[in-house]
Amino acid sequence: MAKIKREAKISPFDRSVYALTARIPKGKVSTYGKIARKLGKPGASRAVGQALNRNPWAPQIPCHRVISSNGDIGGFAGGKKQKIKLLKQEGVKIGKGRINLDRYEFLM
DNA sequence: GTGTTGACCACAG
DNA sequence: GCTGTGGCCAACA
Repeated sequence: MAKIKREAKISPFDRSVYALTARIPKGKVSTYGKIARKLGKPGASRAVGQALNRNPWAPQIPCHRVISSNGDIGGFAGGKKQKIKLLKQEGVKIGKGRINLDRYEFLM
């Protein structure tokens, strides 16, 4: 049972996204746009989302800690429901399918 | 190399 | 507050 070897197939951009995503501490969240900005590409929010969607390290990368800029859940490869559940587990309260960015946004 | 797709973002009505 | 439109970026067929 080989560990994940897909790493070799991952593009540099995707890897950067995973790297930043992995830095998000528990109980905090970040947004696609913010991550894109950290990468030096303020307009790559979409690409960031795609990278997470195709992330080869699904359970390993806290992709559920990444949400939309407006506080919406965004999406999740398994259902937003699951994502919300996970966030709640980490102590993030969700109100009406929305997350309070003022409270949980993680400033890198 | 071109066109399509996507877990987005900002703005206008 | 919601919907529609345009724009940006990267991966994939």
